[in-house]
Amino acid sequence: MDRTTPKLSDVARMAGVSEATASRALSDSQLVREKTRLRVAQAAELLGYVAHGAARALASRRSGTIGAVIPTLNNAIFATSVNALQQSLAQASYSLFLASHEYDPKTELEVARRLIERSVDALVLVGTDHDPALFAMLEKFRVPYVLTWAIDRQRRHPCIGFDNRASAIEVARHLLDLGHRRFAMICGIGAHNDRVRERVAGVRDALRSRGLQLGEQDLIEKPYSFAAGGEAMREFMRRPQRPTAVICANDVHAIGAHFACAALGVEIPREVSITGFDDMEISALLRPGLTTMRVPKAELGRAAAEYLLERLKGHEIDAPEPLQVEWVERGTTAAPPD
Amino acid sequence: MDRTTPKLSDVARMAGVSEATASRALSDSQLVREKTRLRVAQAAELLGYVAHGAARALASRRSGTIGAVIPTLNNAIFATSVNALQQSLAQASYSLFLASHEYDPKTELEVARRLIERSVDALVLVGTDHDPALFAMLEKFRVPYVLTWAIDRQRRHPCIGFDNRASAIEVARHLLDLGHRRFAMICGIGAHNDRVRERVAGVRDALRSRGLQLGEQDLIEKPYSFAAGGEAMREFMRRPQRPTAVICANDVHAIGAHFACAALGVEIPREVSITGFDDMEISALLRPGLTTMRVPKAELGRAAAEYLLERLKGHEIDAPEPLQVEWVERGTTAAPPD
DNA sequence: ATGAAAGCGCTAACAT
DNA sequence: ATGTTAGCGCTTTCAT
Repeated sequence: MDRTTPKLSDVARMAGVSEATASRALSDSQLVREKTRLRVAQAAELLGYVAHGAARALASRRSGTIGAVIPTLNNAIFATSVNALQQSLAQASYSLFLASHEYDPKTELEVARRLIERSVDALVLVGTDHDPALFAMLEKFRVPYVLTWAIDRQRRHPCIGFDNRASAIEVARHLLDLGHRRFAMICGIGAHNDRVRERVAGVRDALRSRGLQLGEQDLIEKPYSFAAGGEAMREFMRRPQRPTAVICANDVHAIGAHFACAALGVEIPREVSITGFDDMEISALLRPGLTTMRVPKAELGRAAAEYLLERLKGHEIDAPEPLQVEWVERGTTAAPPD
Repeated sequence: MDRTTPKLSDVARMAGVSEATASRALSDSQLVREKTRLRVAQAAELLGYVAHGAARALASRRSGTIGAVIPTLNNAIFATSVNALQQSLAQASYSLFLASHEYDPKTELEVARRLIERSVDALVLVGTDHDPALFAMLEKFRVPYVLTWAIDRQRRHPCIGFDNRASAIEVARHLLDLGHRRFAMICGIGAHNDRVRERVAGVRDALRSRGLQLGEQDLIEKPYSFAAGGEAMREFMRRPQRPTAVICANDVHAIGAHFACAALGVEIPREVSITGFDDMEISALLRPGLTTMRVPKAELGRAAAEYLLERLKGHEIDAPEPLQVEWVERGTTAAPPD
């Protein structure tokens, strides 16, 4: 933005008012007469005036900007969430700063710091697992924030999410009720990822309550990719004592497992049941369709925006209620063989 | 950011230097003695100082911020691209403003305007189809920009992309060479989407050069979803005179079509050949695997970042060369029946 | 309802 | 190599 660019003083001069009035007129302050508001608006229009956000932010101490730090966009579930978040924010004239950390906590701290430096009015994070230094910064700079995709049992942080553990318990129960006894699980990397750990814990809880447990070998952690899900599944199917139910902590792995079974000639659900988590569009198209726990991906983004927007209006809003997940039973689950 | 937050003057005082020196020390300017640089750094560290980006932007006329306006994140190809873009920018200490417009040109203009208002140092756009008012703004505010996912034949705009038309011609040629004569095509909504129109034009060109053409009925435009691709395919398969080759302008539609065939009991590629465009991870997993034109999604994001970063360094860089696409022949293509 | 004036926190000449 | 000084373009008291 250089010298040739019209600034507020130009607009003011053209409209024949002071800068202060022009400023008020443009921010729709009720303090200006409709007639002068119009004159200013016309002058701005005519000059092609665009406010200088940095100057405005410096003077007003608000940037009109919200940051989001997510693991990655290479997972459709986050992409969907972020898309909804951005759209909701845009409706309220807020812009979204997006940063991803690819599951590295140090990167996360660094990018979050940079967003704070950019004067974001608020920050969206994913999950509850974060460097204490990050929470300290948030506190120090008084940046409102919300954690998403999880709930905080200690209620120390505002969360827009759902109970990953309870949801996973529900998944396991469905399988247990079908009569399964030999379980295996495929999940993402648990380190620095509370969602994964909670889902695994939920499955363990459910099994334990029926006198079962997940052996050391029965849990495979993999990065998120269809291929990785397939590899894990092949590993399980290679064993002399195959599991009859493979619980996947996310749909990406489940879909990979599904394809692997097709390639292996393993019949789903007759020989093995598979469950996913998240519910992606494609999960419904597979044959048999993937049984999964649907999570409200877009709703998460929308709700996070809504919560933050309310807070930024100064409303001391209640800690939001957990969102609901939904068990979607399709064709990959059935009673175990025999 | 409020009164309690440490500012540069606090750092300066603590380090026993002037604000100017503190400023220089923190921006690694070579003008300060190593010893004082260290003192300042320590003071900043101790105080938990974080620069005020808006103030810095106002004074320096650079925001350290780049904007991207994309159609949507609900299409994995853009998500992948944006992810790579963001990561490349972060490495250079730039932050990414992300906005999507869901294929609405008015929304695009509006969000772009807002990004310019946020003082982005540069802007990334998708495609060549944009409101002239948008290009005018870019010009007026001297915002460097780059168009992605396409090339500009008139060479009026810098582009990081590939030749959609030539790529589509190549797709059609492969099918023609296999002996296909009855074609149909599924694509996204062409209005305001040059990538779609170019791909369709490419197919038409290729057919025409062999004395064929795509009838009015043989082209179905649909929003992007697996389901929509399936619907279009069902429509084609319902016809008395079925096409022997269905060219999809993107993998999402192709995958939907693939699943529809499975549901319909239509055998691919014996009864019908299908081709995609983009190459998504799942395309390789389908049985038969989807034959498609691979586009360098992550590379697009990286290259866009690289180009803009160079320009922002003041280097007058050449208009970048088109990127290469790659024909990936898998199992959904074969000679037509009979 | 409008104007005058004082910054917001930082950088960048310009000095030295 | 460091300090002094003048803004960057806007908002916001405080007057009137």
